[in-house]
Amino acid sequence: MNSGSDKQGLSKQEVIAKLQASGITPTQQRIVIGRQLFARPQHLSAEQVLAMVNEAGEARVSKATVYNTLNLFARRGLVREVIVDPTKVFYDSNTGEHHHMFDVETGELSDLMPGQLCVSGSPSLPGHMQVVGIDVVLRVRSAPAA
Amino acid sequence: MNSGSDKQGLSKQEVIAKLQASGITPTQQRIVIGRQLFARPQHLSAEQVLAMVNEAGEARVSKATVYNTLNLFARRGLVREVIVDPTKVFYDSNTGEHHHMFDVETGELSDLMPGQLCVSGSPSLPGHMQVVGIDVVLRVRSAPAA
DNA sequence: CTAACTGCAAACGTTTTGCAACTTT
DNA sequence: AAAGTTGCAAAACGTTTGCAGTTAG
Repeated sequence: MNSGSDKQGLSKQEVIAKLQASGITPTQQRIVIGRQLFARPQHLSAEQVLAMVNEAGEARVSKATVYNTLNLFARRGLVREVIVDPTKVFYDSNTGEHHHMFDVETGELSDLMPGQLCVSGSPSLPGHMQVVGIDVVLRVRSAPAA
Repeated sequence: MNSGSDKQGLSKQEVIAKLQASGITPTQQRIVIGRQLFARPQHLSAEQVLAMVNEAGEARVSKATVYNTLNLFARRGLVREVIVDPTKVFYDSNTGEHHHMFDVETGELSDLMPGQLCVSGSPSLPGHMQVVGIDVVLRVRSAPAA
């Protein structure tokens, strides 16, 4: 039997462990947010996280806390910020290496599994700058061009 | 002698021709904006374009017109929108195929010439969706990690 | 002359911030 | 008890929009 996931996803204890492993104080709201986020690989905006968390009804979390928490999780590497839509940031709970496909028609973001597309080449970085990450986004349009 | 560029960049006539070639009515403000943009390959935010245009003093252009024009130019393929910074859109006057490097410390965006990095693989697109473009962004940090 | 474009200022939606009240350890 | 976190409402930010007046062809 597994350690205690009641639905599909991580148990409260598992989320607490995950947060502590990243040096994050596990507060009520961070646990609730983390549980929603880490339940499965997904791309969520802050607004969506706020809605999910409050619909789940496990605790009430304010908008400000959602933003603070998502920023904190991103800084600590628990989620990946995805910048593809000028109007909002997406938070990706899949921290493994992978690229994205963005539908400019619907605003939908989805994963592109490795093999679908890959980057090669080692850019000679001018000076002492380190690579933080490589983002590859395939922009697609679902409807025929206007 | 060339067709009439007084400084370095395109002449008024050349910009007008370029706009007409894209089916864009060449108005005073579009010409001024185009001249600044097309003077050389560069990455500018709307705010920067507004500043450049008004400092150049060739005509007064409002904020709304700068936004309208940049969107129009982007739709017509005269500039490329680059989404890397959650706080603002960059407009790239280099429409050739190339990728970018974004310094998360300074917010600076620069070109990565082909060969530095390249993408391969033909993703099997589910259904009837067409590829609009592929964005590759190398995120770097100029200072040592905190 | 008509259609298209511009400017202004107000509206928008997302994200951030200031600060008092409240958890966490 | 001290440190850190939360919620609220207000502010900030880039961007869009409505509409009257102007310009292009």
